[in-house]
Amino acid sequence: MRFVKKPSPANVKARHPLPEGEGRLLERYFFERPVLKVARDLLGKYLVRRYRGKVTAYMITEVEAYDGPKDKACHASRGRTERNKVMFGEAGHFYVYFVYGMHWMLNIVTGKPGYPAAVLIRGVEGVNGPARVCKKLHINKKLNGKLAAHKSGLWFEDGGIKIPAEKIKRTPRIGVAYAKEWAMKPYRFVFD
DNA sequence: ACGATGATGAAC
DNA sequence: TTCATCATCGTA
Repeated sequence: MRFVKKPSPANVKARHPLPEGEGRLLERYFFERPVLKVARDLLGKYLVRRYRGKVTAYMITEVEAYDGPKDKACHASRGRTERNKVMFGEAGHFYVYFVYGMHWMLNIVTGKPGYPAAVLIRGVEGVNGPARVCKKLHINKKLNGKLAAHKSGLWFEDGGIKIPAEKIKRTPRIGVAYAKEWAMKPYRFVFD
């Protein structure tokens, strides 16, 4: 956790477009790129939550890329459905869904509109596991389809930290063994 | 190693 | 309407 503070409305307005945290808001164009690049670049960035008036930022430490209709581990590989439709829309929007009868998963949509891809946020500083991230940040269905921006109460910031390539490990994704040859692709990104 | 726990999507 | 599945986690 980088900081915890109460934003005063005056302060937020005065500092726009660098409100809330001290980092720079990641705008939509950051996410309008190939999902593997976005995934890699999200490491070291901050996921920032405003909840009940308090703002907290967490450095992102672990992500996974889900890459379009041909990726058998990606929900979009079974076509567009009510659940996954957000992935087919504009980059920079959250795709949040419920699994195993008890856990929420947070994804951010990437790439060009119409191409269904997203990055799963698997871990942040001090919080390992995608379900724990959502529990800690109070993330649920209400954020599904929302733009990652201040008004949503959940967004990303660049805190000026660049994780060097040699610190980043790529591994197969977790929990997608059913995806056959796609299960072994090194689409998970982590750093120490 | 396994059970919890319920929404989702596809089959029937 | 029923049923298998599921991008997980806590307990053992």
